[in-house]
Amino acid sequence: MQVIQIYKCLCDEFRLRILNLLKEGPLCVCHLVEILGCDQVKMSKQLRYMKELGMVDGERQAQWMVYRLADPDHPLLSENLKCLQDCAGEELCFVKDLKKHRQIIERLRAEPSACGDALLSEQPKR
Amino acid sequence: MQVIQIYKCLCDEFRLRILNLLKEGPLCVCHLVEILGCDQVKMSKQLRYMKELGMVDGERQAQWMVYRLADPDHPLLSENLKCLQDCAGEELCFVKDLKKHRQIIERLRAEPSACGDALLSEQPKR
DNA sequence: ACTGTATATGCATTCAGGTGCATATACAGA
DNA sequence: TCTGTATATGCACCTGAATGCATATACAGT
Repeated sequence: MQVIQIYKCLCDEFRLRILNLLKEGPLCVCHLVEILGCDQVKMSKQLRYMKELGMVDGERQAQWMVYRLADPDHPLLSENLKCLQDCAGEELCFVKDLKKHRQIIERLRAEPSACGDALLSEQPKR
Repeated sequence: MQVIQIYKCLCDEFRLRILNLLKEGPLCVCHLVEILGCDQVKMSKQLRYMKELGMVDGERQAQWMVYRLADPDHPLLSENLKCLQDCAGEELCFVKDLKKHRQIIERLRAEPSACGDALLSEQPKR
């Protein structure tokens, strides 16, 4: 993962929102779509682009594709994602996204589903 | 200066090299051209783009245009430029550029010129 | 085998950005 | 006012990336 590729991924709000969510843990496409409120095709294409940049990895789990940060501990990436939280006051959508994300995780804990099982096992304990 | 604009500026190696140099202090176009070894038109256009992004400011001093970081203390920007030095082991050109930059500053100190005068007054003391 | 859900791909279109060449503008000095 | 140097702009072209629509693929359940 090269410096330029990282910035290419960061330089678009849509991708930045995805990274902001994936830093919380792996997510499947359907939940990303739900949180960002976009159509599935757009999400799928952006994820492919991010994968080509080496920023995320996708793994099939039954009918779902679970995406995660390819290298969540990369100093440059994690530093910038951390910074995003601090700047989040200005950029409201990042906070809202995280809120929706937490609601989804809660919902999955309450009403288990196949898709949720795959994710919950990798969610950070709270 | 918004987060996305910053990343748009950072996501190209050429612009990254310019920022890496400008963080050392203001520079005129001719020296940027000399260090990066590119043609003047390319440099001028990239500087314009960077100005539109709100990343640099240009000020005319006689026949020269002196460019500087618009907000050198912006936390997100300075953090990333600092990080660049650490990653510089991999990306050799950034180190080489700084070396050339130092040589030019030395040369200007030794053989004063109108262009140099404008710059030297703003160089950090060493 | 059939159906529904989840996800990816193909194609056409559009737009932003990069590049090269020619040329315009700004200023200094004679 | 002429000339040289420094810098910017205009235009044509090309590439990368975003978007929308249609469609293909993968898997689960019946």
